[in-house]
Amino acid sequence: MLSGESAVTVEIVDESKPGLRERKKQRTHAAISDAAIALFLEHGFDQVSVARVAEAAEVSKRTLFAYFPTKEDLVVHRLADHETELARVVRARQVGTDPLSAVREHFLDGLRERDPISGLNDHPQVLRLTRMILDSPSLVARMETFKSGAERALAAALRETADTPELTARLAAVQIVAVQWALSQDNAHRMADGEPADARYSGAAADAEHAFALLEHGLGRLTPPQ
Amino acid sequence: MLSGESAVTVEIVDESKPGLRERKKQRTHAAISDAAIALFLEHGFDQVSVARVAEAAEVSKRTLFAYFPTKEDLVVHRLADHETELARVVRARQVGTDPLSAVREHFLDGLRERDPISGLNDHPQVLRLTRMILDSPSLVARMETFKSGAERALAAALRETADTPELTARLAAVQIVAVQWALSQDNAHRMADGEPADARYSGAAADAEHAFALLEHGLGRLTPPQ
DNA sequence: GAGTAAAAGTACACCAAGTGCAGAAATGCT
DNA sequence: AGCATTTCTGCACTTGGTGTACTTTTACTC
Repeated sequence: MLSGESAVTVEIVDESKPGLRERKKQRTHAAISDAAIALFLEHGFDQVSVARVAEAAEVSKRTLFAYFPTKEDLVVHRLADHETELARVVRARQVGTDPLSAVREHFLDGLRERDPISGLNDHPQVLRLTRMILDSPSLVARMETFKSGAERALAAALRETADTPELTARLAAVQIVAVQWALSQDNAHRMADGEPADARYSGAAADAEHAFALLEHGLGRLTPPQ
Repeated sequence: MLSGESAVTVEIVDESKPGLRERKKQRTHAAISDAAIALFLEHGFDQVSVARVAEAAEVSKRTLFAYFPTKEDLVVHRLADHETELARVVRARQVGTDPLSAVREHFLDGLRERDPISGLNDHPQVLRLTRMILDSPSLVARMETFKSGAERALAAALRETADTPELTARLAAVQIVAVQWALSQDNAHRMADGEPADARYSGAAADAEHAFALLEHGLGRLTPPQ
């Protein structure tokens, strides 16, 4: 209501500055997450208790759970953006481009850039993270749930931007997500087995082309009667 | 080595009779499972503790966990057969039949028979079970893990019976499982919304045909440039 | 049929993931 | 500086699940 003192308080009062409270929250969030990842990478997800993470982050267990709803979220929150990645790619595609091509090009871009999400990244950090996740059944299960979310988001994007019928959108979405996931997993598995990303690149790209061709043209003629 | 006394012991010694110990184990297994399902159906999976299940089954908590490794298994063990169902269908297909057709016919059979696994079953028991599972995040997550198992089994079957290359088998498997699952879920969802199975049947069959046609011929021409 | 080894079941103490709650501490606003 | 609100904490508690030592039951042998 009053604005007469704005000149005096201009340094302190600002509409878009985070504020101490907000900044502190972000720092705490990061501190907990970092401590968690470091400990999990070193000893394994299932070998480290949340109590130990809280201790390392110099925070009470109760506070930890105020920031992360479950232990798994300490890891998975870092991938949260990727849940809607495909949906965003489909929505942001150029006019005249069909959704499948947009997704294919995006994935091939990911391979080229060695995006960890494509599986084609052999940095020790990434490798260790992958192994850590794969070694923990509860984290693997959490990734599956993650996949479901990606399917739902992609289905919505297909429905809304390509006015695909409800069921068709869902069917296309689950197929696309499943295939992309399988490709990533295959790459990640090879990295874990010691194959260098650069050596694998051309094969990975060829496999991706093959997989997306399968999606586009169907399984029909690839499994003929014996 | 000796067979001279076989006539005397024929009533007692028999190679394929279960024996008291085995029968008792089976009864205990069933008692625990039945008590669990009954309680879960009545109060919800997350609202019933395993201690209460053990009590109802007149068994110690420790014994319960000797029979079922996790709480979720109390429910999911009943579906265990379905994990390898698609793989079995593919392996058992007639010569001259391609895997995709075999799976399609099998699913359509399931719809015709109102097999609960197809989602097209509106028996109150089935409906309540479905709702119970869908209401519990941990059970839903468990079902996803279940799906992964089905994918792996199907991929192996494709590799072995249609000598499909490793990657292609995996890609085909994840697509098939994903599509079938989506169809079942759609049906189950409609049943939960009160649609009668018989009224839904023709639509479900048409949707299934559509979905398998999509699998066979690809997503290519269904999402054309705008 | 008694004796005995193995299997199954139990009681109990324990650990880890979360949650509820009441109070202490930090923050923002005036 | 004073006060309301948010955040953090300690603590007790619930629940899923495990290790262990002990008792009971089953099966087998003499």
